[in-house]
Amino acid sequence: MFTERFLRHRRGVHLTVEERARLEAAIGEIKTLPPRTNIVVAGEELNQSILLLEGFMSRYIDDRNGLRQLVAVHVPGDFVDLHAFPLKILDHDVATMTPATVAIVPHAQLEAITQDLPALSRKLWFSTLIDAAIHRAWLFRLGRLDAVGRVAHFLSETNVRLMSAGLSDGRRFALGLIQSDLAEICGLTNVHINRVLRQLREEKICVFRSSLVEILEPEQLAAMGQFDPAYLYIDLQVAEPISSRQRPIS
Amino acid sequence: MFTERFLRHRRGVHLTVEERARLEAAIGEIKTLPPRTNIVVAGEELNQSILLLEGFMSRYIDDRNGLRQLVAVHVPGDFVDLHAFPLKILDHDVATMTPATVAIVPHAQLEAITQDLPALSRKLWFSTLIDAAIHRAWLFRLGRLDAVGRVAHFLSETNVRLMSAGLSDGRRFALGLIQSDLAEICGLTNVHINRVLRQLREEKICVFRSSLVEILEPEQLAAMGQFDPAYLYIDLQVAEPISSRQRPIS
DNA sequence: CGCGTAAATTAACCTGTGTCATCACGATTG
DNA sequence: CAATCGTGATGACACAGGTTAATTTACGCG
Repeated sequence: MFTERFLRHRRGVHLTVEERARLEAAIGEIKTLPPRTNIVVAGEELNQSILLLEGFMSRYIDDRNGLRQLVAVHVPGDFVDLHAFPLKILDHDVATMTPATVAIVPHAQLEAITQDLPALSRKLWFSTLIDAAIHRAWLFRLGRLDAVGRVAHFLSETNVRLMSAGLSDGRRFALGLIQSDLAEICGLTNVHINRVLRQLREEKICVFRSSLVEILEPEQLAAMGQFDPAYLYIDLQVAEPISSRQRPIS
Repeated sequence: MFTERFLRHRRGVHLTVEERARLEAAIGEIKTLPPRTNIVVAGEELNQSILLLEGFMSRYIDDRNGLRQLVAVHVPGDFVDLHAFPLKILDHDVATMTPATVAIVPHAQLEAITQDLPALSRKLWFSTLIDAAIHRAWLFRLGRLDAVGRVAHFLSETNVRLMSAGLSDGRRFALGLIQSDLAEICGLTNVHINRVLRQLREEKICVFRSSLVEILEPEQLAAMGQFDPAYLYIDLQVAEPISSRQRPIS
């Protein structure tokens, strides 16, 4: 069941047994990739997309001096570059952040799905639109939050996404990122990320130790980042560690 | 021909005569809206989407203090909230910035299209993914550019988009925005936007006069904003005012 | 045709984050 | 076991952009 986590807990788009089987059948190959490996290069034509099974991946844009801005971080269950199916050519690079296992889905298979199963197609479409919603939350973060807020927002978001993937209990999760990854995510320097992490540690709100993130005060952290998970379109039927924040915007 | 500008010049997704007719037929109502009018509220269920015919619209997220971050600016030809069709509930608000004319498309019509015309569906999907690509360019802008760069990038982007819509000659275009709109777009304060605009004016690179933008040095402006229009997926067959920058990433 | 309000402009001052530099620690490798 | 490298930690200083507040300009309207 490679597609087990795909669209899991996503409001209103549960896959039928049939649809899931069809998607499983569309998978061509399972691959394990080393960390920090570039998979997709901007501007190159693609004929396959990647479903992330294990590990973390990123999408990013480098500036002319080599400074990098991450535009997405992907967790297990994400259809990382599904948008390459309609777009064919991407505007950014894709890479693994940690060791990763991926399922490769040829576009020809997706093509067939769009012909036969409009309902499943719509769910695939939906999945790319969640990525867009996350982009917007990141825009808010970069445009309107200060350094602490940005880090708090990112960690809160990642916590909820990993809960949905069954990889966080709401307070602790493994995240193979280093401080300069956080810097590239939050539009800050690694020096300043270090200062922010120390502050969060000293205030006993959150401890980031590269391989392990421990959120001591989830609600406080969410408040610092003005984090409202509605944009993730997740409904966790069981366990709602951030309680009231779990619901759609009313 | 209300859909005349929709997906115009967009690489590889030209609408067939049939598809365009179908889309025209899907339009329910044409409306003219006053400026600064809120159209969609985050969290409310939608059963229609809006194709922008004239004027400018925005999508935005407010922070807890009322500070606003724009996450998109829409120009004529954009299917502003088409992503509401799969999503049903949006994570942000939508409003007019200027007086605007819009075509309303009921989701029931789109529903029918997804059943009958997979090819057209894919083009609709494509159109929402361009919005996502623009989100990513904005993330880069907010995360990695300084104030001047951000303004330069936004104006360069808007120039190209309006050229594609036939509303800019590559150097001059009407844009009904005020300085604080620019501030909300660029994640800056209106005071600082004012300083940046003065600088661009004094350096004779670009003059922003709220209703009219005049770009004296398009290439220089693009360079300041590290602007590469590849992410817009536009092919202008005629007139390429920014010359070399017009092409897809090689 | 003067009034009222929104927008633009500018100055003075302050602060959050960047820059630069150094050091510590642990893991890997020759 | 010394050397190297990636990562993290920390201090001193600089500056881009924020904040506050006052003034000017533009423009619709009674």
